[in-house]
Amino acid sequence: MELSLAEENYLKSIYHLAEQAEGGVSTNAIAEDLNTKPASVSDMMRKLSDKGVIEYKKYKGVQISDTGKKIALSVIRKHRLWEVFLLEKLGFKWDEVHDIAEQLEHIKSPLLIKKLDEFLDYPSVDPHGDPIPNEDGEIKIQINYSLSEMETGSVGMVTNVPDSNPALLRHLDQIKMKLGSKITVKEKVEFDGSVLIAIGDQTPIYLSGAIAEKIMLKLT
Amino acid sequence: MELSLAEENYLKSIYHLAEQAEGGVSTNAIAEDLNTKPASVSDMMRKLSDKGVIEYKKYKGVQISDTGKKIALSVIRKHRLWEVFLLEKLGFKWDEVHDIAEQLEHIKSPLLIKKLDEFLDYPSVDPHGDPIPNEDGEIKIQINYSLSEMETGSVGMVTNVPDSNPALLRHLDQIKMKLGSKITVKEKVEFDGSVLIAIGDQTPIYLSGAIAEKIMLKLT
DNA sequence: AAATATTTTTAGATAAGTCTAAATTTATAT
DNA sequence: ATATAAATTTAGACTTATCTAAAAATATTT
Repeated sequence: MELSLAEENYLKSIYHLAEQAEGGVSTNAIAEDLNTKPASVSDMMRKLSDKGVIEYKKYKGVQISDTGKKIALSVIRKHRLWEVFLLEKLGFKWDEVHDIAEQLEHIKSPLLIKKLDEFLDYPSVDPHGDPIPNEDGEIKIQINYSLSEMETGSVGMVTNVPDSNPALLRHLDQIKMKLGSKITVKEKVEFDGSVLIAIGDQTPIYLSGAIAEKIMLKLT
Repeated sequence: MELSLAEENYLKSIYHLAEQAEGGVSTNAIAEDLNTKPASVSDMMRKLSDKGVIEYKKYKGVQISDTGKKIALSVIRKHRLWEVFLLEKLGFKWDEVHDIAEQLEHIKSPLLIKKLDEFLDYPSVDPHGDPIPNEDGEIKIQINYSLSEMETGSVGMVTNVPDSNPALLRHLDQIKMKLGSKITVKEKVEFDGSVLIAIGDQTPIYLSGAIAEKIMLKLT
């Protein structure tokens, strides 16, 4: 089934929103995520429902169907592969890749993605550490902890930064925090939730709670 | 100035058509090139004229303006850089790259093209041998001869195959003719315009006039 | 140079995707 | 449990890009 660019974006948004909040996804949430108006979302929901990629009951929010999930994951796969390409091959920075990948993900050519995957040597995660779905839409889930919930003295490896805010990503670049960086929690400040951490062997620095929350680690 | 995908395609078509036939480009020619109807072309001409990228007088055909030419060349630059990428980095065949590049050429990001150019080591021609315009829209013109107009005994190097017909490109692949191949004209058959040629040191083979016409060479 | 043919434009319609404003449904609070 | 607030949908309109059919302009032929 061939979906339009707009339809693909709606589907991707619904998939991501469904991941976080359980239950159906609300019209307003989709509108906010896509910078559009609730009225436009209602229209599109009818269309996507007719095509069978979502289950939609008026006023009741939407769920993504199995077909829909497969399509969303294929778009996400493309997005993440392109991100890897931009970062590793073209030398883009962490915070620059998202918007370009947002365009590239809609290029229609299964062969292109197959060859890109091969060229990149079959990566399993994107530059943010998010897992890349395989051709069949299967995705590996790993148990991650937010830096803000780790205990003093624990050690982990950065696996994911589930946020594309450029200011955040630039800051992480600045303090030389990358995917795979080893993080040791030195101190937790009770007052404001900020943490003192060492990145690899660097001098420990403080991170605010707001930032710590966005950094996902796997324990080592 | 930001043009839509459709507008960019019209401009590119007008640029290419203007290259061949001198004088203004006709509505019908554009319609045929873009697989659309003359009525649609008329509409679009008014729009592009309002934007100042073409000069258009009703019933008189169009000419591309300097601004328009610059935009067309930037799209052509992107198209040809992506073709090089697909062929050299991803291992696509000659005949497979055109349609994908047709999509990739519309990705909006000057930085992406800059970095892609660097990654490809600043190529000057695309896989068809067509020159790649530089950032300022300047394009190198080389004097080329069609294989069909070369004399018996002359030797040349393949620089260009100004046609994206997959069947043609597959055939050239088949007979191991590539860009840069050395061609010696052994015999010209008067009856049907076919030619006997040697590609490098291979055994000479016959090519029909229709094919010979499409192969551009520079003399060596 | 008239008549005919071709090319091009206009008029009116359609589909996708979006919007605002108004109506309707569901949720919340007194 | 009713009133108020919030969320959602509908109605109607707009833009972009396209189409068909008809009208107008230009070219060609006899």
